[in-house]
Amino acid sequence: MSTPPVLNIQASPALARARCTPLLREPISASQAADLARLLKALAEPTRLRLVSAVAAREEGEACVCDLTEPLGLTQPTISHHLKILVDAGIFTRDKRGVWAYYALVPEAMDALSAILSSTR
Amino acid sequence: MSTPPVLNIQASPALARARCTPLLREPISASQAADLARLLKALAEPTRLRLVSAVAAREEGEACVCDLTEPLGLTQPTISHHLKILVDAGIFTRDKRGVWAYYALVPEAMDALSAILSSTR
DNA sequence: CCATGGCATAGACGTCTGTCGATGCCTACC
DNA sequence: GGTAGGCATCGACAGACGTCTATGCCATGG
Repeated sequence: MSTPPVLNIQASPALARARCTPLLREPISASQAADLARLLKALAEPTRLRLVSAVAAREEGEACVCDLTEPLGLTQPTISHHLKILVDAGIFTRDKRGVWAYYALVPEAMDALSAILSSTR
Repeated sequence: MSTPPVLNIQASPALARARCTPLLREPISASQAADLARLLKALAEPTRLRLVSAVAAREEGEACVCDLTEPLGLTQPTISHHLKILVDAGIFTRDKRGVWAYYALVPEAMDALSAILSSTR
């Protein structure tokens, strides 16, 4: 029997929000803190923030690795590395179509995070 | 002439939000990403999340170092170290009264972060 | 079936970071 | 003014992390 997850981005957004332990209302447990920190760590890096922003701002809502290397000025392995971290955190989805791998934002993940951090309610 | 800050938690909350470059609307600059990453890094650590939660959940809304060492199971220098990081990030305020140093959450900082990450406007 | 090219993985390396014990500072109180 | 105690700072150390080059995998097209 473990403490409930601070947020569950696998479930539906509504359920995820409902399940949230209010971060600012009562002390969270060590395991809840570890879970939330894992998610925040995925975002708390300049290159990954730029990746999130660059992909989210796209009209198509997605981008492949080769679209991102040049504007960010980093090598392809480095971009792939960061994208994997974002996918593992549930912030991005990965869709391989032919030779290309298309990455897209999961808005529910950002909204869940946003709701957790908000002090109002 | 530099790009506008992604968020300005020194200003009033309303102003801070107004000044926000929409993270998910257009690609943010490298310096904006660095600024936002600095703030997120302050939160993206299990111990610091527990500190935020523990202090925010207090009825008084504040706590001193000696209140926090025992429940978190860490030494006093370690707690002081993390509190300094949170203060430097603008997430906590520090108020020295006599021998004690009282730390309190800055709700506007959390709300500004929450607004930045939200995908719904 | 070979060549091309987009992407992931592996390994290496320097830097950053969380934690600790030791110590210094400063305020309150005898 | 000496002592006690809360807190900050220092220095050290192990582990985590971001970046790169090199290489491997695999789908596509001649």
